[in-house]
Amino acid sequence: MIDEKYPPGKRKIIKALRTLLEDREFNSVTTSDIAKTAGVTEGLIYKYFANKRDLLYQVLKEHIDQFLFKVEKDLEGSLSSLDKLKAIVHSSVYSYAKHRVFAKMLLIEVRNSPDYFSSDACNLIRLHVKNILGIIETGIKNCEIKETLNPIAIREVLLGAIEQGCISKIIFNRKIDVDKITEDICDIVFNGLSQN
Amino acid sequence: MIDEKYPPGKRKIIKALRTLLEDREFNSVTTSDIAKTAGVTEGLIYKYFANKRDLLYQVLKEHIDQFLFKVEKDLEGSLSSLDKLKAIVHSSVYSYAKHRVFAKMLLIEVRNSPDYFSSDACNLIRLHVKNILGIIETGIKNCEIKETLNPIAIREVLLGAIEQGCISKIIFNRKIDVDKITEDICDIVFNGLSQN
DNA sequence: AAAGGTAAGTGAGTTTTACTTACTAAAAAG
DNA sequence: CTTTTTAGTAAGTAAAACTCACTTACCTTT
Repeated sequence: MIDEKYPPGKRKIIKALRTLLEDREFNSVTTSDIAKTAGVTEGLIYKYFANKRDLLYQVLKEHIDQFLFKVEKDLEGSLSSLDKLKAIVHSSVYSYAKHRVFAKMLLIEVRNSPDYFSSDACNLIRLHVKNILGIIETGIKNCEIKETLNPIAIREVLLGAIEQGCISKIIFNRKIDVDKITEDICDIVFNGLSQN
Repeated sequence: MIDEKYPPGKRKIIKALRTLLEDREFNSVTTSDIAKTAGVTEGLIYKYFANKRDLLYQVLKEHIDQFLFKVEKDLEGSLSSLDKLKAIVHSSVYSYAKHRVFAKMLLIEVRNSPDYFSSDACNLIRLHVKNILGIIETGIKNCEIKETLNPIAIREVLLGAIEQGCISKIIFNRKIDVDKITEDICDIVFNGLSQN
């Protein structure tokens, strides 16, 4: 998955950025910081990456690769579509909780640059998101999910809930209770909040 | 609301940024661009604003002021808590649809700078969000909303759904069907997606 | 083993951009 | 009429992203 055939300098640069992002936000990390941390010169960064953001996206892509691999595994046991959706919610929240750097990148840093949306990282996410839509559509065919609902809207509610449930904890470095957030989201979205 | 007693230079600067953000993202707008568009010198920006982001937050604050004023009005007719929540969803989506610059700032630009969270703009949002929680809690007391659910989680699902429902349309400049998105979100979140 | 080619890496620039500061002109205040 | 405050300018600085001409080292082929 992670291409170990990268030259050592390139590996060092990727690792350096990942390390730096652990306690600092992307915009405050300078190329000079990255080079120093990696033990290479600034020029080398531009040998391997088109620019600073391109480097970010490649770091992100590696994480997403691993994330999607794990999601796939987590889905194996699930039979019903609702179980699958719940497993995705759990995996996502878990991943945000465990890999805060990855979470910050995906939920915060990435959006405000149009070129993200043509990056490999974004294309991987698109695949994942298409997959979720497939599960929802299967759920509708199975009569697990109301056929009156718009599948895309369902997906957006779920993904939005996951993001919103994690983002403030990510930003303010607070604990994320994965199981509780998962239960809360699924309780609400699966059964609704209305009493009657 | 908008303090017309601002000196003309300051007004011009605020207006210039708002104009520039209509087709460009904040990070790609330079202080030199802002100054040129406003017809003042760069130095003047720093007379009135601590830095470039501070300017952004003040522009944002003006929009939020107006937004919250409108939300308040939209809530007047609603009797039940669920109606109120639906009105908030509608107002929010409407506002994102109509004021795309505001939407971009709030959904995209703002997060990735820690100092936003101590800005006036953010404090206004906090008030609004606290208000939503109040409505949910009233709904639980009224037995409109299930008392087994976590009110904060409900709010997060709703807000997340709104964001997610709008953000891709904002980014890719696609049409936002306010009524449809509102219906979709409320259908799902109020009654759940599960068939049984 | 010598030559040539290529990949990895360097380091000294350049340019751009956010921000500073010392100044001026004019209006308000005393 | 003088002083002070306010609105605004112009030139400059520092830091950051990015460039480019160059070196070193290794691999391949004759």
